[in-house]
Amino acid sequence: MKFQTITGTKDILPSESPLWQHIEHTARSIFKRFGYSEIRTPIFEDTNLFLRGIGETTDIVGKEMYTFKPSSESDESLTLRPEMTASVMRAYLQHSLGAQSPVVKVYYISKLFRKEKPQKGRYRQFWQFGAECIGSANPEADAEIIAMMMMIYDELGIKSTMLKLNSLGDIETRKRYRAILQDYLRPHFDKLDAVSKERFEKNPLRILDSKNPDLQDLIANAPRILDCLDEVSKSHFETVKTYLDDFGVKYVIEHRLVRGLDYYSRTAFELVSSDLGAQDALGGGGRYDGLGEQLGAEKEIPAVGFASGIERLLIALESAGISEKIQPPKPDVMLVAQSPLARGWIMKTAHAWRKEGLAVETDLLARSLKAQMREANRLGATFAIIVGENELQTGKFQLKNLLTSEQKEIQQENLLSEIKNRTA
RNA sequence: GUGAUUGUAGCUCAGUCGGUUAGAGCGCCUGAUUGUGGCUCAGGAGGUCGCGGGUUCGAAUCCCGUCUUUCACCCCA
Repeated sequence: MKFQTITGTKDILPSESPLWQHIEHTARSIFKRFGYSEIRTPIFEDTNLFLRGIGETTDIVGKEMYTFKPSSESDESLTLRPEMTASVMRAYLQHSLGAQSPVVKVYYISKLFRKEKPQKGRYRQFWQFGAECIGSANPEADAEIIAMMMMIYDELGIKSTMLKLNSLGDIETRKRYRAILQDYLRPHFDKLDAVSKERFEKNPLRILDSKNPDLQDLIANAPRILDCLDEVSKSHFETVKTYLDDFGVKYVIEHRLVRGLDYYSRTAFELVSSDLGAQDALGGGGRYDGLGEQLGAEKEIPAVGFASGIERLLIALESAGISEKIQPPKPDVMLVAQSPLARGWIMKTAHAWRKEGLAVETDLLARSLKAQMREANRLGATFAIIVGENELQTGKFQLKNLLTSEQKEIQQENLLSEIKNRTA
């Protein structure tokens, strides 16, 4: 075979798309209930948007972006989006969405690009759905975003998950905590692995994220950021937790949860699943009050959001045994032609009935009657009608219900309404 | 990027110590008397054994390279 998909990318085949549509439909339904509207942004942006937005210390920006020049002599640098939050904030600022309503609530279902080595639940082109609530600094917004995310998983039937929750405080808290953490780690510096040593100066909070078993004791005994929170962040966090309790959303406090992206502040959360292997995050998010200013806004723009990986959700649905329950759509009726004259009739009739909203199948290969019946069965059609000279002359048709094998005679003018009634 | 791992029919997989026409199940197609699907039975189509090179009288099988798959590190959804 000559051509194939590029490493780390996948086709979503006709047999899989019903499940994707089910996920998208469920997510959209819940976004709608929470008053979120869809936003669609371009698939590539100015590279600087991500440099400024995501933060240059992250690996996403450092080595995982698909960056290109639109032409060889151009100075412009473009990048296939590796995440959505920066794009959404860019759109918010560009179109002054905040001037039209004080709180802007948007969601997206879109594909993203990261040049990582593919692995379970990790692809180079992948899909996320997510939402951003821009304009409110209040804990109600945090709680609602989290609850909305959880409702989607809940309604899809995903059970074996754990919601991790933490607060990173405001910028001052993070600065203070950074110093405290460095003081704590400094005497143990020699014990750190190479990656952690590098992070020690660049981004010491990320050391808490390390999976290195030798570091686990050290990390477990590290000072906790929750103990360093400023008063406002502390009460903000308490209120978020209270709302989650009220909503019946279960969570665990995870002191080590710091999240990779630089723009997070205060609330941080992550939903993990044991079905996923090493890439165990189904979704995550948090508050990012500083992002707007980083992208050039004149004042702080409070915002909170989440993102969920759809390929990972698929893995979870698979192991929960839910994916197999999602069936492709089935035809209402298969029109079976017995002669060339009948073929003409079923083509015209199929077209007319499709206009009326029915899903009508016909055989495009002019195959035998037996083959056409087999096809009707294979497709899972509810009804089949065999059309031959008799029917065309008498106007009386045998309507066969393939689910029950019952067959009954119907006058031509009553066929459509009969099928509509019985398939509605 | 580092380290492992995989590749045989549309799918899931057998294939002995290197040996002659590479198999199975599922799926697909056709048929089992004249106008009826599902079950059953019979038959059929479908493979450059990932690709390129090497060793050998002979390679799906051994060696090298390459691409790909999967997994872990890393990173993250």
